[in-house]
Amino acid sequence: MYEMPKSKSDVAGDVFCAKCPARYLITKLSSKWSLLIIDALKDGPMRNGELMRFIDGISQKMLTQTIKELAEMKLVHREDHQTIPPHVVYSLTPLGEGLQEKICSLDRWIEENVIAMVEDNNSIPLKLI
Amino acid sequence: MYEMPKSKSDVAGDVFCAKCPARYLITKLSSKWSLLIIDALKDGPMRNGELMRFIDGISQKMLTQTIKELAEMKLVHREDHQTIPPHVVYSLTPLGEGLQEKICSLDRWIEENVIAMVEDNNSIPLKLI
DNA sequence: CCGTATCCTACCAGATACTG
DNA sequence: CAGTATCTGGTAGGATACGG
Repeated sequence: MYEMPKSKSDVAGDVFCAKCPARYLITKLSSKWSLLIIDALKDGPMRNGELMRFIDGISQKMLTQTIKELAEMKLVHREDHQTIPPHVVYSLTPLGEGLQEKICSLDRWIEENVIAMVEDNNSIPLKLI
Repeated sequence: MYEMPKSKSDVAGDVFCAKCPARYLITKLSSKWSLLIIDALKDGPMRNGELMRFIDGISQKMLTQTIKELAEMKLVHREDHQTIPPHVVYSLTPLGEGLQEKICSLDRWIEENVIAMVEDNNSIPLKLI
């Protein structure tokens, strides 16, 4: 799937090059849960339970796993207050804020153009009741 | 995974709602191949072979499959000249052009911020040679 | 409250071979 | 050239139960 870069030029950002880290990152980020979590954090820090309720359909497992990946990419900051019961807060890093603008722009566009994309399309399960 | 919308309000665009078609669309679009194909078509129509060469690492299977999905969403137009040998050209629809702007913006941001996201990170296979 | 661990399944997606 | 068809392993991701 992802291959180790073999020369210095592979380190430059080019999503079209299979060996570039940029391809690795776009692979990681191109999941619905990554996009939705970053979008959800746009208005400020949120806790685990808040995210679970806000992002309808996400499981605890996928939330934890995806947030961990986003933290490794330095897009999300995890703040553990070390209390009992636990109090953990997630927020976007400055880097994450930059990405958030792009992702929110994408998400809002999708929401605004849903009808155009699904109309007259039998393979998309849209049902106006 | 995706559930049929059960009331009219579910048809409005809200990616955070599991039953909204917008969620279905973001699920479909959040794949590396969808993002890369739409990005690749930004400078004009391309043929099957051109896309194969331009998008390093994509297989014929995934290209065909993903482009079919994008065509169903009315984002990509497939033009078959009905000749032998075959001559098929893919291009963005007007709707696809709108999405392309958002996706390219996202891709360029990723490329520009690769270094910041991967530095000091052992779990991301970056190797400066 | 915020996780982890385990099991289990469906589908993603690469490899390969074949077609008009 | 631009596909289709089939096989297969790998992994995403849900369900469930447990833990600090």
